[in-house]
Amino acid sequence: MYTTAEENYIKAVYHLQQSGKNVLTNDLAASLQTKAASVTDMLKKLEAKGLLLYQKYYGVRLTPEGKKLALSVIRRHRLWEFFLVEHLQFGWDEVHEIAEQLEHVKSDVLTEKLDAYMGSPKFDPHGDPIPDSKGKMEIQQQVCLLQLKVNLGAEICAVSDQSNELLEMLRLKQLQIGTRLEVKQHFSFDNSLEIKIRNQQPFSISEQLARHLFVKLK
Amino acid sequence: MYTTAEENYIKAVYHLQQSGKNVLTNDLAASLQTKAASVTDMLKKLEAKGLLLYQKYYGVRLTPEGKKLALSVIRRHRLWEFFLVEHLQFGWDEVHEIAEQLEHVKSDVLTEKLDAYMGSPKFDPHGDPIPDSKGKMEIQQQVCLLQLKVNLGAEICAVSDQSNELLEMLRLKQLQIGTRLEVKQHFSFDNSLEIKIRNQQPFSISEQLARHLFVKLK
DNA sequence: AAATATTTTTAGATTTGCCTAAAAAAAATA
DNA sequence: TATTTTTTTTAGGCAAATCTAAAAATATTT
Repeated sequence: MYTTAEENYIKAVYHLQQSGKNVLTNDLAASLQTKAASVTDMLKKLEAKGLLLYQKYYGVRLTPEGKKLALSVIRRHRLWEFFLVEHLQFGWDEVHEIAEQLEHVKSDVLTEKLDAYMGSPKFDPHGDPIPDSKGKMEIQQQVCLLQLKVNLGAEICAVSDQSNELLEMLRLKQLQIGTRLEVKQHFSFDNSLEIKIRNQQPFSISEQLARHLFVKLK
Repeated sequence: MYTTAEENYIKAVYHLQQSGKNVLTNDLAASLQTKAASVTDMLKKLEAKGLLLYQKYYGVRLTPEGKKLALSVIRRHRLWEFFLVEHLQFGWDEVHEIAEQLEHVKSDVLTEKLDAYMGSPKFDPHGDPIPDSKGKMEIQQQVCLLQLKVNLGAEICAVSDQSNELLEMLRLKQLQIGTRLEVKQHFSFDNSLEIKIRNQQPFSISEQLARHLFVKLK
């Protein structure tokens, strides 16, 4: 059985190693809001437990066992997020911290019963895929808003950044998961977009914002 | 905010002080499966935090603030037990450990949304009352099976001991929460009872067993 | 290639919650 | 009441997970 701290480290490594490169001490420290020295300590422990491979000064990669653990933590996290939003009526932007706690409750039976109760959802409320009990997940056929072709109907299905700054902006512009929109124009000068939602006047959003919005075609 | 360990100590003190007497170090150690020395350490810390009054060698009592905390932990525990049994289809005898973990998830909003989702249940699957958000709970008009009058229809609504030994015995005798029964005879020699369930032949149960079974009249 | 800057690791503390063993206090017994 | 037993506390330590400050390794600049 793994501690909460260990699970959090493994999850962070998993997310950071998606880039393909080795995961570095400082990146983990930033991601876990802790100090590099603490990270070094923990990495040694996790290597000893066989969850990752650690090369001094050159970062870490998960072993198959580490990847399995990461996916099971992510599964629990996303199942709980689904529960909180779809059953308890939380907003999709309020559930992260609570799911961070719930994901560490240890009981495989619980995870599987919760999954069955909700009908084995494949995507969480942020549009991220939920791994199944073997770690497999469906690939979302979603497109970054920047890539969306002009005049094609689509719906926001994921937001790849949960910072308060971004969330506030989305609230103001009335953009949320599920909002239908189409791109009316694409300015190649600054990569900004003119988009139209509902019956409103088209308005402009920056490349930086569009980069974090993902849509699925309708 | 309180740690999991602190919450567990306060909960244990709450349960043990129902007897009316001061709660002693050794009783807490037994209840929390730890050593007396550890208990003494923690009691000092909890006294410093204003959750209980500690008299060296003479045990502790909760302050109003401690009682409030205890009731909120108990509320969370029993709400989750209700959820696990009524929604996730767990058996009422399988949920204790999982609820022990879930009760420490910190979010008042979560507790209240969960409560609302389930229709604000007043009793958990073991028949124990669920405190409301202010700590008030309904008194169950339940009677210990030992007190139940002969030939009166009743239904098991609570079991005051969750030891494996007792649970196994209940399984074998097909007694569970919700089982309807009546007492056919009461032997004052050893306080054993003849009881009848469904269409079966009446059978005998010991005083020790009956002491832990509570019924409500039908 | 040498000097400088950055990143990472080591060394040594700290906090929380627990432990054992010994000392002290209280309770029970003779 | 004196002695023995039980309970509780103190003292000193340990493991997990964190920290700061200093040292070592790597990367970047000149």
